[in-house]
Amino acid sequence: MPELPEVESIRNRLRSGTESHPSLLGNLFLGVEIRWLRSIAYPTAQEFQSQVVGQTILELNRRGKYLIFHLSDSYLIVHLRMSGDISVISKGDLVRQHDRIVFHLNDGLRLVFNDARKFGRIWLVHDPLQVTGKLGPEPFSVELTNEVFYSRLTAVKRQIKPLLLDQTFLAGLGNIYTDEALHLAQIHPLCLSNQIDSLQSSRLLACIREVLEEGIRRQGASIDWVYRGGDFQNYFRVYKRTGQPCPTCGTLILRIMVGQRGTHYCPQCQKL
DNA sequence: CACGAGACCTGTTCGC
DNA sequence: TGCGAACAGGTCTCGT
Repeated sequence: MPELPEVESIRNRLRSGTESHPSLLGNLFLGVEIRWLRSIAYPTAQEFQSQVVGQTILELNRRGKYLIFHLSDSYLIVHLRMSGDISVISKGDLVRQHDRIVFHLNDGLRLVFNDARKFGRIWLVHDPLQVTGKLGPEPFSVELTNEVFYSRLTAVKRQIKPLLLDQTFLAGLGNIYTDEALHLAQIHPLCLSNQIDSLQSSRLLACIREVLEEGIRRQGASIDWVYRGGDFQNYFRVYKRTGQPCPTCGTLILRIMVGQRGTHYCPQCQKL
């Protein structure tokens, strides 16, 4: 499910609180129910359970698509993969079918990791780099200048779409925002990275930032039964719009497979 | 090195 | 209506 904007929206919600629950900052873990063993990536379920209990949530951060809970003695790191979601429920609420991990907090609150497809993973580590160490730059990092981005693009010879999906190249883009950014930048998804000139490269970086910002502003995209809350799905230019007119030129949007991912683009605006 | 296929999983939608 | 195939926001590993 979630790409950078959805994870950022979840982080903001948990950190600031909503009308139905307070901020999680300062809250304490009283217990953990592990309903699906493999959701815990590290350490063992037993160690995870005993180590997390008694710790306080000091801060909530995001790195790429990872949600990072800074606890009093370690870091709880969550990756939602395809169908994961994490939310707070209160006393009367029942545990649902796909709730995999249930954290019991103060005041009868529970923090629930729900994941229909069971791809999501949770780590408890002392050094977050153990999990996020191989990630590429954050898209909004000031260190990521046009020059740096261009040199990273041209350092390899890869199809641009799979390259943008590669989290060691750039952290946070997924299938939706990649298709949207390439359309905005007018670059064909199969274009080779070393054939992009420095002008196109700068435009691409600006477009990536623009679609991510719009996604965050709209609190992410809600599709199917998975993530809820955002409305960016109503503003897609190409994603899941096969056969519908391109918002720029009216040409019908095509769908092809690129690196085994459904890929949507405008054959008029995005020429190879 | 770059790419494709398969695995990990369950649920929904599509096509006949 | 029914049923199997295709497809889904992600990432890892293996073979070529």
